[in-house]
Amino acid sequence: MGKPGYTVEEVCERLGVTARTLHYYEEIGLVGEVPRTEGGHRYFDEPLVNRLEYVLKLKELLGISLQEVKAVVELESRLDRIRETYRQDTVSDTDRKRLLDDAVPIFEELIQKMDSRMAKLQTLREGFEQRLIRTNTLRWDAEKNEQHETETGSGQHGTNGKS
Amino acid sequence: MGKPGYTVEEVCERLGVTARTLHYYEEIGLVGEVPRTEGGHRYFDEPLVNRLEYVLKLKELLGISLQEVKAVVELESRLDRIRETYRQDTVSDTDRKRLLDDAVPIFEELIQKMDSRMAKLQTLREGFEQRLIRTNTLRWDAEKNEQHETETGSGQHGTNGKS
DNA sequence: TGAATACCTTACGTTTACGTTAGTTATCGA
DNA sequence: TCGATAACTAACGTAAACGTAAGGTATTCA
Repeated sequence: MGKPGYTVEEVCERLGVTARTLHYYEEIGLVGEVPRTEGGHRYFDEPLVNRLEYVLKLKELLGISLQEVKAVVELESRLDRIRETYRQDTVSDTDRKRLLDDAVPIFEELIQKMDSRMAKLQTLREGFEQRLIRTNTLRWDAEKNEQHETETGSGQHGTNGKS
Repeated sequence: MGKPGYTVEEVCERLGVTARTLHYYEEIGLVGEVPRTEGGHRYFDEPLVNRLEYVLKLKELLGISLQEVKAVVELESRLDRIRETYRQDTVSDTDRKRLLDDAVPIFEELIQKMDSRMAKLQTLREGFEQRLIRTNTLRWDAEKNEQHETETGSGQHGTNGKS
């Protein structure tokens, strides 16, 4: 029987999604036609699984809708096709050039968006780190205080009493 | 009349959201009680606007739900209150310590998540950059070819003809 | 002061990205 | 070969995060 590819279950396992998600992505045309067995069951080869993985990554990391993801992957597919058929003639020169011209600003915008995102994430991260440090400091103080309490019997913070 | 704060419209303008969003965030308890004029209109002071801005940032950058955002900002608020009242007695030592103990792993997890996110974003970005470079290369080639075409009258790529 | 605006609450509507049946057919392992 | 799984399609359901419309008050500004 050879190795027809991965089964739905295997792909779900590997990507951490449900079958419904795979069906849905196919439904909205995110991955093109998924090959079937003669019985009608889907099977996925490595490139297809990679494509699905890529889609999930784009969605999660860029925080964009599946329609936007679709636009990106379709653009990339078209560019790949252009590269593959560069010295042949499946598209006219003007179409080719128009597509290339259109693609550049899209990628530039994406890259800018990612840069800005990373920068903001960085500052946010630093804020959290500061807070983590401060929280730990407080914790150590509380710990010390607690030990002191145990030693002396009923110590409190500084000079204050408690309810 | 003094300066009661920003109006709804001003905040929406500044944060790039609609009034419905502000209402919704208040509705789900993300920002606490929003102060009102005696007529019942909301007004927002600077800290409140900052809080809203922070909420939006968390949501967008971390890609988490508003409920998760709520958990984070509430945790931070509690920690702030602890810092403020550290030498007073609004909470018991054990409560204080429990909160601090609970907070640390949460922040650690958040920071880890952000680090992993930034790393993945970085590799993704590099991929896009490569593609951008390749696309530009193709474009220059096409340009050169086009110029050549104009010069010679009807040149094609390499030795191929066209439909 | 009065007419534009702006804002309020209430409540139902909408979109995205799947979840969840139900009834049916394939595929696989003993 | 046959029974346990696994997959299929079709269709309705759902949670989150708002959108939108209606009917009524506040505020502002000429």
